[in-house]
Amino acid sequence: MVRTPCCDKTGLRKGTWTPEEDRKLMAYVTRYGCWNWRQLPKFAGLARCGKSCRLRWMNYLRPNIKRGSYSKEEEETIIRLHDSLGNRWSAIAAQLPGRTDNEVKNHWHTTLKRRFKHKPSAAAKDGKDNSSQDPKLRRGTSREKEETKLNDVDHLLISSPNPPLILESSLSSQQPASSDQNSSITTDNTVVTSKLDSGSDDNSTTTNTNTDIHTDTLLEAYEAESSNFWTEPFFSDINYMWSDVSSVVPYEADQFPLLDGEILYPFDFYDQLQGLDL
DNA sequence: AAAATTCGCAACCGCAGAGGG
DNA sequence: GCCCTCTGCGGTTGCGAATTT
Repeated sequence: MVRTPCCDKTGLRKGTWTPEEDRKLMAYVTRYGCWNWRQLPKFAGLARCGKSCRLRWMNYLRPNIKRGSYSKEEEETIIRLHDSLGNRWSAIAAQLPGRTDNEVKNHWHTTLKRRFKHKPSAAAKDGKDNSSQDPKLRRGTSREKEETKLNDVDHLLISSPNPPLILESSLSSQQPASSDQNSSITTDNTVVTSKLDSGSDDNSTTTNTNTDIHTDTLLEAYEAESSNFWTEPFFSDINYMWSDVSSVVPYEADQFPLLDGEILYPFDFYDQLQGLDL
């Protein structure tokens, strides 16, 4: 089997992402979700491979990413889980709301590992430290992965220190079934939104599905307005996008990424989009 | 103050699994 | 069952910042 190269060697950018690229990626994913990472950069106007876009979104741009130093509790969790799971970073990160596997992995290698160098982990002792095993044995089973996902959701809904969450399907899931490029809807499509009911500490949690009425209404209205909805995403409809969607997706300030060292609110983001030469 | 070294993190790479045709 | 595509994961690398010499 010949594996399709993940990057076309001609003309695709590599290396550090620019604020401009971040803006484009965030605009597109927020609007359409990640219906197909490989195709996404083309539509989003990015000279990146899909894999790179996915990584950037997952590790940096996604809402609810927690950045900054680790708390004692988080470090203890990492150590404890690494002890039992070994280098299964995604599983470990799933237990740390807001932390990514990459971040956890980096923190382990740069800080925690040397702190605990002298004592081998239980996982290593009983063979669970699969980093040193046959790559085929490294991954968890489907069942384990499913459990991990469930745990992840549990944490979003229950254990998060700031859990006023509505899990609201992004618009991507509404993409036409007729397109065979749209088959791979992933859990990443979920846009985690938070009620800006700042006056209340009692943040009731609701999970909306793809049939979310508000989203449907939005889309119907939008599709009626733009006949090029699916083929010319993002270019023609910025006003619609934020005037309606920003009211539905009111990110908490600390859930939005930093841009040029400053928090980028949806409204600022919209302003910046207006200035883009797309 | 400049050079060398270390550190932390973002990003890349290659592989495996899942799923569709 | 095979082929192919896509996603997700873990290991690794490279670069810029911070620290030391």
